[in-house]
Amino acid sequence: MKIDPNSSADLSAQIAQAIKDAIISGELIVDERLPSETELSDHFQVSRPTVREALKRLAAQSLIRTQRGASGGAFVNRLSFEDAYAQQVTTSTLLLSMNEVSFDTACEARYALERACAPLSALRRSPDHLATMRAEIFRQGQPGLTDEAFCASDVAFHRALVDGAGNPVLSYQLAGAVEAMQPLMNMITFTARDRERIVELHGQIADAIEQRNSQAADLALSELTAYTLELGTKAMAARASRHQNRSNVENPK
Amino acid sequence: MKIDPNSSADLSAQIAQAIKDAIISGELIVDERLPSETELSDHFQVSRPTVREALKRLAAQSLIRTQRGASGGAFVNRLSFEDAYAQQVTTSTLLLSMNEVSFDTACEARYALERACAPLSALRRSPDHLATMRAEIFRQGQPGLTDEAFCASDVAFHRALVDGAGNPVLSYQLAGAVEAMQPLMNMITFTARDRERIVELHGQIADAIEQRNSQAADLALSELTAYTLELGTKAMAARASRHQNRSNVENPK
DNA sequence: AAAAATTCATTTGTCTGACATTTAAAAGTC
DNA sequence: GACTTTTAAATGTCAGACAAATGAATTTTT
Repeated sequence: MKIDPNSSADLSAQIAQAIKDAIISGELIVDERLPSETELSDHFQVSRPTVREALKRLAAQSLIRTQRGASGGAFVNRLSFEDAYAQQVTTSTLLLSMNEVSFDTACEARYALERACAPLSALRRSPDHLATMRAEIFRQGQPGLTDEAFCASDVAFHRALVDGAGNPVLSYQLAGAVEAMQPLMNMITFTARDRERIVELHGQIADAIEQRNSQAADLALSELTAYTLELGTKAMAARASRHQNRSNVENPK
Repeated sequence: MKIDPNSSADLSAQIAQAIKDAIISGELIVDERLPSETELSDHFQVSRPTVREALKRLAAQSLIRTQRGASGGAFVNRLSFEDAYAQQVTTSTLLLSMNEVSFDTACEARYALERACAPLSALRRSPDHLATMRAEIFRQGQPGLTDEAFCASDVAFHRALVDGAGNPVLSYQLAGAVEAMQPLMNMITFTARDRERIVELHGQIADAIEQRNSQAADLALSELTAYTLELGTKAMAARASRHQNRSNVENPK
């Protein structure tokens, strides 16, 4: 583990990178204890605060965890699916919100990926997954549900569908795509008829998954894609015209 | 932006979370300058090193960037697709390497996602994407190519396929799945016949994409999936028996 | 007056040294 | 032997200082 004394980058960034490289290369293995902060500052010839900044960078990425007290220190963290999942959701959400990704683009990506899971889910779903899907469909049909709650249930339904594929890597990859869509979906106001149609399609998907009929699942998902796209387009248009009106009121000609 | 004085968590973690929340909620917008470190330490009633540790955590996630000098400071960063892409690859790679994800699982996830892109790519690919694919296929056919170089070219080929869908969100999501597989793929030793078969299938994919024939593309991809899976299984088995032999030598009975 | 050089204030980057807090192990006590 | 106390090691936090970079204001030069 060495740093380049001629680099212009921050020392803490260099040190963080050096340790990160050591972890990726396998030089440091899971649960191994890093040298203490004092030892690291000796090794890299920097002060302890600088080492600490480097360690905080790694902690922010869940690459290490720290423990106080005797026999404490920084330990290489096993990146769990949960941690990776959380990071993936945060990154995707920010990416979508900061880059003015269109509803269409995000929606297309989400459903394309989801349709990739459907055949596997039809093959391997457990009764548990099916039960979750049915429960969420039931919830979505309840009157008096807020739009936020409806969207949350929608996410839960689709998570169950994805998890049904029984592939944790796939579930993790999809987490970002599905959850990051939620803020965009929350912009939509669902009418009773919209919800009815969505619940109907969800029902078709659940039926298809239950019968292990991947073709039917794909068909229903493709209809759901089209319908969601339609709703989104309408919502975005309404939103745009509202903004238009407001700025007209603010700046009357 | 407030922190809970009764929380047991590190102050720097709390402060980082508070600022992160402010960014996600839109309270702090892109390119906005955060208060200076001194102002933040006044605001949160902590010392400057603590604030700095918090800022480094955010910098590690590309949420902020810092600039020295007068009119410098920490600025909310627009999370670019490149940044998100890089994070995604790192996370996926570590996840796969640290969690003993089986070759099968990773492979299945990767190809499932990739097949989701193929129809869109067939629809929208530009001549550029096609040219890249052809170029990589040509490279893969060259004799004397190392296994690493072959894998790298394989990744480049598949990236072109994915990018052909013209959906940046999809490209970003797939980046992790495809690139994180590379270390696993590098464990495989490709025979000349293996390569020949892969190049042939790549050719079929490129042909299908060129002719905007999504069905043919899907077929070729599904064959490639099966073939890769077969190679992987063989490689893993060989690896396991090597390990077996080695431990027998080390611990003869 | 315009351009170049200089100064200056501000901000992040880094260092030194210290103290607080937590924690597990060692030492002591019954 | 079981329990309590002490101790040492490690991270968490703080205060104050200086270095380095940088943009803006100021001065000097042309």
